[in-house]
Amino acid sequence: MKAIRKRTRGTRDPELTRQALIGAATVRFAERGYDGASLDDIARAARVNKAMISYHFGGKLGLYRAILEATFAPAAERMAELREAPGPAAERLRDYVATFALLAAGRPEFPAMLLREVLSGGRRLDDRFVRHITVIFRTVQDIVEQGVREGAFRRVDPLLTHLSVVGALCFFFASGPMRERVLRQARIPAPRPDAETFVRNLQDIIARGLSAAPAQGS
Amino acid sequence: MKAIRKRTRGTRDPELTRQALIGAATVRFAERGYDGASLDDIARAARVNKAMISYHFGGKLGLYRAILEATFAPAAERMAELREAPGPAAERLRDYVATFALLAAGRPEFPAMLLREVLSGGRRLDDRFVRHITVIFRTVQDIVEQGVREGAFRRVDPLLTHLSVVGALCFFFASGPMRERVLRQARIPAPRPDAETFVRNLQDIIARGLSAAPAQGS
DNA sequence: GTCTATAGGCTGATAGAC
DNA sequence: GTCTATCAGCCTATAGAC
Repeated sequence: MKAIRKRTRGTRDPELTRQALIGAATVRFAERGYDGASLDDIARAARVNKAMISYHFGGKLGLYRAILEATFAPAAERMAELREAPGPAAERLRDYVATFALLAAGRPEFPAMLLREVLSGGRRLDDRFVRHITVIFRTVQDIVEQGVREGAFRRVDPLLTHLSVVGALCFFFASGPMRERVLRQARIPAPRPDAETFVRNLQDIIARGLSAAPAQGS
Repeated sequence: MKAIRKRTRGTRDPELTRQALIGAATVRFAERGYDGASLDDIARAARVNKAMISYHFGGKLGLYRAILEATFAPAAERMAELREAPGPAAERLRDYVATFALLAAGRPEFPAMLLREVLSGGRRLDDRFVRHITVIFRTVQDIVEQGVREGAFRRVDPLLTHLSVVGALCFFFASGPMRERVLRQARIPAPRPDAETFVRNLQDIIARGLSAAPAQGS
């Protein structure tokens, strides 16, 4: 609980300024990338003076790191809960996919920023960021290892499996605008896929793809 | 066959200049993105005068489009061949994954540029580029449709399946440096995954994930 | 904490000599 | 075709008034 006191001269709650900047910056960085986003633009969108960026975040890189933190910390936290969850591996994996999708649907910047960081090779990497990524990495790994251990899954490599799952999810959730454009320009009248259908599709493929039960005949 | 004639004053084969620029630009654009790559830097790396970019490509955007073309045209061509190939759907799908991986291994810029374009929402899209993408899209779609039609696959959505496959492939091939960094920084002593193992893993997951043969018991 | 004004660097583009 | 020289514009950062 923060005390509310009267603010008089050129002063308002600095937390609002920070939040406005984080919000505007998240959208711009996710859409345009680190180099493509300009501080002028971000400040204008946040309706905040440009100089506030240096004051509150110490510069562009500081702002960028702050939005990485704001984007990945909650996601990692959610994933960590999933890591503790009980249940058979197959079901936990379905939950993982659904949770990732839920996070991505609520925050389109999450998969976009993840892909951007991957592409940049982690050039702007931060210790905290690596920890968050590690948590996400580890969650799938844990679940897959459990499945293998209990005999429900084939003896697949957890890391490789993880990469496929996360790659598929990021790609889907980051490619909305591009899909729309390509489908329209190529005059493909396919129905636009929605997130829930995609999730179910991926869950099914992964569940069957990992299942230890051998396929029958044919 | 081009005639070789003597070149005298400030003149060498302009095709060499173009190629040097394309080569250097491909690497920079893939690594840093459109905004992150600078023409100064590209010209220096290509050992070519900066003004040559405007002369040969009409500016930064022209150069970018040229490298998109140089990157995606050969890939699309290779995929188109795959589309004509005979054989059972399951095998053709394995071939598709293997071919994509081969292209990506030979040209790391291919998956990177694909992801970058996806992230940019196709803002710099070009008619030719859309055609190439469409070919890649359609190839998986065709194969999956064949499998469904012949009863070898479950009734999965070809587009959604395609997105998962390509997403997984791009993510793996673009994330090498990031993986190395994260694994090292997090002190995870996991063996570094190699492309062939990943491909086999993905092929198996997809094959079983799409198979119409129901899993037994358990 | 906020804002204005400005510095200084780098970017992409091009005119014009060779 | 190539190169040098130069441009205007935008970028990030900051000093200093309030």
